[in-house]
Amino acid sequence: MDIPDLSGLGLAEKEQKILESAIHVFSEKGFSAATTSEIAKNAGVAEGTIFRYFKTKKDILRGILVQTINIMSGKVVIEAVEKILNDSEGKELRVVLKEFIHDRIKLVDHIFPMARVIITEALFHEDVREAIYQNIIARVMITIRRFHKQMVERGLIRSDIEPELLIKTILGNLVVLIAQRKLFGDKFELDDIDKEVDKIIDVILYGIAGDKE
Amino acid sequence: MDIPDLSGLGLAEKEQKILESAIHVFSEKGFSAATTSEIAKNAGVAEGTIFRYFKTKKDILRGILVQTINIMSGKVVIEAVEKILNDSEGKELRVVLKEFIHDRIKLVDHIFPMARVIITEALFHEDVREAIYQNIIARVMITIRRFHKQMVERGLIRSDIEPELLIKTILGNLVVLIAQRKLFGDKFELDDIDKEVDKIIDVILYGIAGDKE
DNA sequence: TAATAAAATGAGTGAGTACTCACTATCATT
DNA sequence: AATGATAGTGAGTACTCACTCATTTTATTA
Repeated sequence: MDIPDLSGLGLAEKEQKILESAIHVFSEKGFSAATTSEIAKNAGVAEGTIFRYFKTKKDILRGILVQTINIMSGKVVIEAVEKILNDSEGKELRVVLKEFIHDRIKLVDHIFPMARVIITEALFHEDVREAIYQNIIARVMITIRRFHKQMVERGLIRSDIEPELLIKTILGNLVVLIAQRKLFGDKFELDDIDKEVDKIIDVILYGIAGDKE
Repeated sequence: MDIPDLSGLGLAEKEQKILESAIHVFSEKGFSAATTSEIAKNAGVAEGTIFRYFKTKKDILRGILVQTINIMSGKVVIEAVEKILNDSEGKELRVVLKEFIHDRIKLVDHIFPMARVIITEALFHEDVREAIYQNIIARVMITIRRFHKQMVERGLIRSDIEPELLIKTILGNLVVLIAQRKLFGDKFELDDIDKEVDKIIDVILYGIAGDKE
């Protein structure tokens, strides 16, 4: 289980250790079933030290959320998306999508432990959803809209498709692909992730309809 | 919050009450945060009565999972899917998809409390994923394959798209639509669910590519 | 080096939990 | 009505967990 690198965020050494350990333990057992004593042991600190940095157990979760949101919205999501989309000037849509999807898969491989905890909490708590919306969705949408406009102008995307629909389509296909890999990876011998992505992009671009429809 | 009907399954009255209550409480708070005392209070029985029917708290969850997966796979998933897809003989693909998606949205509205618990458990426990795969995914795939063959023969679906890719595409779009409605329903004034579905079907059928791609 | 401050510790605490069990109420059978 | 069986109860028990705090360790400064 791969823990994201939290260094360089201006945290005290122990605080960082605690957060990393918490991600690990939360992601193994879920928030409620995780114990502060296990988090402490795993982090190599005394249990009391945890409460020097975090007022409550819930606060540790909040810390993780903030970290994740920072990483995802700041460094990873926005920058990566922008990088790929800004590089898209001359490229075919197919190529841009391919780079984008591969990059996202790699990201999820990296932050899956965190993501699993956050998804669980988001399913049950409105305030977590709100944080996700404000910090990730709303911000990414800005970039997507620029990309959408560019692509429509170049005639690479149908003009009657709105940015919201565009991102939902891509996201939907991405979610299923990742869920399959992460949750049912053993069930389908997805021969080759590369081929798989190519097929999905083909459907995103041209749809499933045959010549009689 | 709508609780599925567990009657007619040959359960003792109290047992049924306990399961219904457990679904309610688990689905509000998640498994670990739910307490047996609350489940008992909510079911209108003494706490001890719970442990007459279920050896442990975990056993209650297992009871729910079994019930849910049985209900979902038997009555709700397989039958509903078969009904719609078997009725597809003369119909346009667009119409079949529309019926299918609307039906699934209605289903999720109905079983969301349970689904949320199951998703959480599936994220953390391999055996739950296995049960889902064996009882739902593998069984639905059989029906989907028949549908796929029929549609390809009629020329309504591109012949180079495999059944797995077909279901993944439809499912992906469905997941995002439902997640948006259920989790971020307040954020987007999804003007009209009907229009929304039409747009999604359009993308599933014809893709997003413009005339220059 | 001594004095002071800050960081870290981990045994201890009390609230709360899953689960037990001695007992009671209900019901069927003779 | 008496007997036995079954279902239901809820106070009690053993235990776990988040959180505290008196004490010790480490870092800082004079």
